[in-house]
Amino acid sequence: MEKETIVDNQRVATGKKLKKMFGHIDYRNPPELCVIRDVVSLTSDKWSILILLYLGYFPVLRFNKLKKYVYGISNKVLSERLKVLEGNGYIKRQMYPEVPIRVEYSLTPFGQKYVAKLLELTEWMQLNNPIILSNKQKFQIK
Amino acid sequence: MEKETIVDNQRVATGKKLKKMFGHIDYRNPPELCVIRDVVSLTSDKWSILILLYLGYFPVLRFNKLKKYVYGISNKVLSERLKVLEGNGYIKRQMYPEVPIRVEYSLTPFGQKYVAKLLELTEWMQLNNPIILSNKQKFQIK
DNA sequence: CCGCATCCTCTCGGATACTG
DNA sequence: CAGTATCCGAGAGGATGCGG
Repeated sequence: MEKETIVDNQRVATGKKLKKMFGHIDYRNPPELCVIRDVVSLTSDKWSILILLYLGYFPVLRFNKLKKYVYGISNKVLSERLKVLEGNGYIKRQMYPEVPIRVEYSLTPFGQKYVAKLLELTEWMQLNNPIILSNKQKFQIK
Repeated sequence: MEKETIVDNQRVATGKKLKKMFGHIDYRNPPELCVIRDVVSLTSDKWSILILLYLGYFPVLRFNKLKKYVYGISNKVLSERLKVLEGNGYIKRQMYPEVPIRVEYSLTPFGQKYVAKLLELTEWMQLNNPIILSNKQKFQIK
């Protein structure tokens, strides 16, 4: 019962927060009112979040190093995502015209803040790992 | 060997948090060590997050109501995503065998906690909306 | 070393029609 | 009402080769 009450309170708080942002998830609104779908779509692909997380840990990474860490990503996709992330101000691309060429990627200050926020979510996932796994087992009986 | 240059305090804290969870984003690890990719892949599609957010605001929603709110989603995709979300313990499906049939969807307690966490991120996005938009303008000059 | 150019595959998701 | 059954197209993403 006590626990239910807590959940209910949480629900109320959540509801209030949500109410204020419904405009931000409605496609029918213009882009400047529809942030969430926009940002979500930016990093809701298979790799972007991982790229950001690794750049959050290693302050500076070169292309091939990044490719090594983000295990499984292809040349094409990595360079694509890097361009998008750069084009939205999450990461910085520093090119040194040496021979052979050297390119260093790093988070912008804005990107760092985003990663910090992202971490709060991923930490929660980590913490709830057992629950997540047991949920899978419990519900996916078919 | 990666030389880690510490930029600022925030970066340090972020780095420490990240270090502890690298196992969780590495595909080469078994699933029970690789939560983040798993959870990310679960909700990194076009619609799941929106479904969860609406269910976070309206405690109970029926199929067609949900379809109305999550504007633009098709029958097929909605029922698909609902099944996956249910199969992973995020939402509950309550069926009443009346005529016509009635089905109510709601968040599980676990799903509620997840939405609460999600909200912290989306609120940040909302708060930083102006920065995000100006970043787009500043960097995407083409 | 960085990453573009191709080509190719395959999944996601949209549209429509139909059923218990 | 709450989905299922098909069909279809677009585009994300993988593999490989090349070029500055």
